Amino acid sequence: MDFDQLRYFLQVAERGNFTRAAEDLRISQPALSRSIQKLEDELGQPVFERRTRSVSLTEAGTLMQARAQQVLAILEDARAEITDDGQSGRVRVGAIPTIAPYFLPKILQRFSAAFPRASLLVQESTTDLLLKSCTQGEIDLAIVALPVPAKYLEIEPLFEEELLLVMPPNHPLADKSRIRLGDVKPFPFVLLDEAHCLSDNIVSFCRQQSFNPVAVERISQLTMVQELVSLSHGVSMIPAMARQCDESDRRVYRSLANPKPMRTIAVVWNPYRFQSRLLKAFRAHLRQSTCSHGG
Amino acid sequence: MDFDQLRYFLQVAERGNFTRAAEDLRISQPALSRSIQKLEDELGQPVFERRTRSVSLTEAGTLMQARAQQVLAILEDARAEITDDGQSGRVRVGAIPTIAPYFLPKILQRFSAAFPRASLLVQESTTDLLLKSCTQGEIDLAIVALPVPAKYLEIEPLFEEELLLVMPPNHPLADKSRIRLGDVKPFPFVLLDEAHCLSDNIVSFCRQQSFNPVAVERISQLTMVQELVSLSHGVSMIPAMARQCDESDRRVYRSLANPKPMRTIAVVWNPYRFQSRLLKAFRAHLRQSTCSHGG
DNA sequence: ATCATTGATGCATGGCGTGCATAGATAAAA
DNA sequence: TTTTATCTATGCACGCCATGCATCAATGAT
Repeated sequence: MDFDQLRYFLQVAERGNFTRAAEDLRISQPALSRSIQKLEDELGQPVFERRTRSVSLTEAGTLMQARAQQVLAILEDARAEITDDGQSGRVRVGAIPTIAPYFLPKILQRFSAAFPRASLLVQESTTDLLLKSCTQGEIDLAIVALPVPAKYLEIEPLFEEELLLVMPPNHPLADKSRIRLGDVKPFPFVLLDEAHCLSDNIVSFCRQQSFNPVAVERISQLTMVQELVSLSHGVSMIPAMARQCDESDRRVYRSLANPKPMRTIAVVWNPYRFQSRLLKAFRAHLRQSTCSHGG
Repeated sequence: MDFDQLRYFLQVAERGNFTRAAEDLRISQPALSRSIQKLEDELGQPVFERRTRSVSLTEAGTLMQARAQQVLAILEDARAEITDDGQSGRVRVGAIPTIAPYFLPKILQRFSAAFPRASLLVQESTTDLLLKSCTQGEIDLAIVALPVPAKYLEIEPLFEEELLLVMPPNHPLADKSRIRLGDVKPFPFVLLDEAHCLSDNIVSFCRQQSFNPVAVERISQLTMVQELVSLSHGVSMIPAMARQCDESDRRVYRSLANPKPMRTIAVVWNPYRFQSRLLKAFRAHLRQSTCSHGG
């Protein structure tokens, strides 16, 4: 039996489709079919039920899937552990879109300077997909905002960050010295997609104050939210790190008081996977680089 | 990477010698050399230190050894679990020489009748080697006499068995109605090798009675001990199960009293390995078949 | 009824694992 | 020191088999 067979098998299992899986694996579909056939020969029974439009795992296949994942994880960890010199290696970082562009660049640059032989890979995605990637060992750690439903994952909070009210400069609230959430009630909100956890943070904060924000628009990028605010489509709440990167004078930021809306940034990783020295160094770097944010 | 590579690697690691390992694996030595080379290429560093007369694991090799064992165990278990139908399959039984010929035949025959599609494999060896085989997954269970130093192994006592004093028919003690250990003191002992745990059982029993048996001869087979006793080389202690198989009139068996020497037969297995339904059935069969011995 | 999708199969090919013979290196023996 | 023995590595040839291409068969969608 070959490890490629197991990789192939897992890909088909995940995709439920030979053709797509073959594309992912960059082999031809016939090659994949034959590889699975051979696996099934060796196991003495089929691992897939071939339906006309898709394939699904048989009972044996389900069993095999779990084992194959274990096996490949062990082997990948073994490779990593053997080649672990504390300097070179790969760190695959995941981050959500409302953190990545504002927080990661400086971190990556400084880490890269400290560990020039390390290769850094970044994946930007939503929290749920990042957690899945982390669980499956496709990334080494993820930087997300709490709370996260992270079963079997290790979570370490990094710092707390304020969410600032953003509005056009001519907005009625812009000149108010002390704004409370109640003051915002009359104004419509521009919010991110439901896919973004920042929306959840904002909405759940408002709900705690018995206030249901009226979202007039749902956008997929934070920069676009900022632009729409400038165009007076509504107000919004923006993480402090995003404000620091905003050099426009077409919008103004104000703190809310009593209570301040906050979000907690945390790093998440899979403790069942081997943690290379480089990886630990990266986490240490994260802690060190973020203590300045206070938290 | 191929699973054969891992198997090859483990064999070389265990043997410390390419040539011998190749013989064990039934491939040529050059093929083995090349397979290991390829593994080392894939890992980016050597797994063996080639010394002139033998090879030993490098640090990376030691790491890899543990992982390879895990991987192969998982895969073997997966195969077993997938093909586990409760009727067919393989049961590899180990037993020590002072148990195997007297106890196993009936067990095997009855189990084989109840599970005709099962294949039974027997390995007769000393306790320490059986435990090692059990740990390494080379056998599924072992039948031994307590006590056993069985770290990470499950132990289930089956029954207790008396050790009987055996002597020639014309021996002075043969006519004594009630023999105590002190009465045996003047007579020399015929004992098994140190390798056999039965010797340990006997010696430790005697020591508890502050009696050091004088072993005039150390033999490797229980039948030979019986024969030498017949030839008046000395007396000995023989498990009850061996007495039942002894149809000769050239020796007589007597119980010792206060206390009776006993040994406890137990079955040992590796709980970290997959326990097929057939395997569980075999253990149940063992329990059921031995409750008659009283225990 | 026609077209699209999907997995399986015939065929040719290239890579690679294997065995044989042997070299190279080193330790043991003479 | 020379000879012999032991052990791993390498050159070479062979054959298996995994792969890709073209295509088929089956089935669902339009």
